Amino acid sequence: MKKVITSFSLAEQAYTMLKQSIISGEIPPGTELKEEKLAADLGISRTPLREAVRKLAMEELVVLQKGKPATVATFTMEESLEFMELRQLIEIPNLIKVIAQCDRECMDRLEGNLEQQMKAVTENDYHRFIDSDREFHLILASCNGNEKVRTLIEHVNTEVNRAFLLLSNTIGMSASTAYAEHVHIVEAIKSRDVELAKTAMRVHLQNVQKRFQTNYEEEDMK
Amino acid sequence: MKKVITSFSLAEQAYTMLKQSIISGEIPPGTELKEEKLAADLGISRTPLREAVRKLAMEELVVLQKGKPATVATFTMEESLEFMELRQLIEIPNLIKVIAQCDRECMDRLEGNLEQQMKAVTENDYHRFIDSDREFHLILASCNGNEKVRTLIEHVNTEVNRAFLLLSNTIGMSASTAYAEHVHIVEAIKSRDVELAKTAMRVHLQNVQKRFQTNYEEEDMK
DNA sequence: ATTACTATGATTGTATACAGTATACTTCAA
DNA sequence: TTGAAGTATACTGTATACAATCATAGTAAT
Repeated sequence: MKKVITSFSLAEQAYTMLKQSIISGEIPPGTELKEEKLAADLGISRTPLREAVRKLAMEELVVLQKGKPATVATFTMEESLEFMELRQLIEIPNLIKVIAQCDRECMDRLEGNLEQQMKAVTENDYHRFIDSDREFHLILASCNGNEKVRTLIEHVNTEVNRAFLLLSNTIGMSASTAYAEHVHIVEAIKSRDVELAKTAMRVHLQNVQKRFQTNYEEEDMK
Repeated sequence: MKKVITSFSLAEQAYTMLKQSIISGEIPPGTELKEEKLAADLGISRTPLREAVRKLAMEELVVLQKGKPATVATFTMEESLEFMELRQLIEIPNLIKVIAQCDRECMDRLEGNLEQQMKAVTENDYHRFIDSDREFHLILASCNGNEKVRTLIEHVNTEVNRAFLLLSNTIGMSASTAYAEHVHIVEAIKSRDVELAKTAMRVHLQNVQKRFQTNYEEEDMK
């Protein structure tokens, strides 16, 4: 029988909390993470806190500089686009494989997720839409038996979503369009039409990129 | 002017040394990494050593289990194949981009590397051939402007090469074949023939996989 | 002989103290 | 007023001490 995990180490807990705070934008990019203060805030010592920060650094959510406080990673337009390019490289072959081996359970999860998205759109809850969007791509990734591919998609999506969240003021209106694109993808999977699915995914990811670029430039104007 | 790095932290040095030892097979898979002993061996305290081990864990070169000593990651056939599948997904699109923007310098590096490979083959130095092979793919990756793609290829190659090194007893004879395949790829790049290059790379990576599987099974027999 | 339990040692997880270094501020001279 | 040098401060890097937990061996009971 599989053992139940009894407790999480302080380092793990700190990692989870910090990661959530960074992804959600609660701790904005560029913030200096001073170990002593952060540790005190979380009610732990520097040792496990440091471990958490180092782990986040490996995921490129924070940046380390020898002898200086770690900072929450900032974005450049270029970096975000690099992630989006990588995403296109990886998600399209993934989709092909998913169509080949997607079962009833996988379809149910996708359709359930689409409902969530729809709800978020009608309620104009952009943050919840981004969460659903993230889950949509994660479901697709998890249908691929290849664990390494799954991990990679998860990581890339985290970065892309973070970029979007930080632009959420201006970008809200694109949710319904994105939703429609997701519907197309699911329909193509359902009909097991590989070419259609590839096109739908490519179009979607390219549109995501366009929306990002447009909004990034608007943000710059302000 | 670019600053010179004055010194590396003990944690970084420990990380580099351990990683090298693991990749080279000097510390075999399954070995328990007891913090106190390892730290003593390296002449440092547990704190920086732990940091190094944690970092290796993020790269999946070691496995952590709560409350127990970390162990050097073992391989399963499945995992190695997953990495090889991912490698095919990522290296072929990379190659397409490289052909589009590969300059004189890039070609020189590739051809210089081929000479190294040739030398290793004629001298029957399999370990050096694996090093050259690794560098071959890294050169290709670094010709892609996309830093994220480069990092990914580097990581995947580390894992694949580690798998091969651990089989190096039986697999030595395939080096000359691999070299020939590399030559084909470089020739295709030189003539900027995208389709030919794609085919050459696909053939190469599939052959790598076949060689791995064959040798893995032989290893099992023993 | 086998199983359950307890005690002991070994090893990780966490806190804290200390050392080294970068930054900010102050002071003094041009 | 500006610039440079020196000093103070605040922070990270590292070592060590302590607490919690896991593994092992030995013992007693069945």
